[in-house]
Amino acid sequence: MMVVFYLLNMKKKLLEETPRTTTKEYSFFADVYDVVRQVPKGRVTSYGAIANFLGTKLSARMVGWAMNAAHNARPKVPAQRVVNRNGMLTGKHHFETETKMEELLKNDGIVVKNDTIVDFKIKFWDPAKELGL
DNA sequence: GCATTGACGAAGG
DNA sequence: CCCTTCGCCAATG
Repeated sequence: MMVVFYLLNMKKKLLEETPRTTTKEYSFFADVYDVVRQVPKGRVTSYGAIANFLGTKLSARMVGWAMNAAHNARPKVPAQRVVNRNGMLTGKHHFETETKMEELLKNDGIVVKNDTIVDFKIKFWDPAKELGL
């Protein structure tokens, strides 16, 4: 009984760590993580920009969903560098604490005011532009 | 199976 | 400007 319980938990954990779409052979999640890991310290990008870069321009929501599972991804994903198109920290509630995301950004050298990134346009890092198409 | 739900974003009023 | 609607699609009940 204990063994079964243990194995079920293990399977669940593995699935969380390596999420993948059911309809496509590649992992959309993994692609998202790879892009986010390219974001330089001190710069930020948006869900839509990542979606656009991956070719699924209209599926920014899926990027957000991917970030939801990013906690278990390795190597680590700097999730704090992904904000919405207006530079707002809409995902802050999904971090360990209410202020964690802002603290991480501050550590990156980014100024946050009213849950919004100061000079967002200057800090913005577009994968399609920086990594090429 | 079907309806609902999002860490989104564009478009229209 | 602010608000609503809609497209998007995996996950969940």
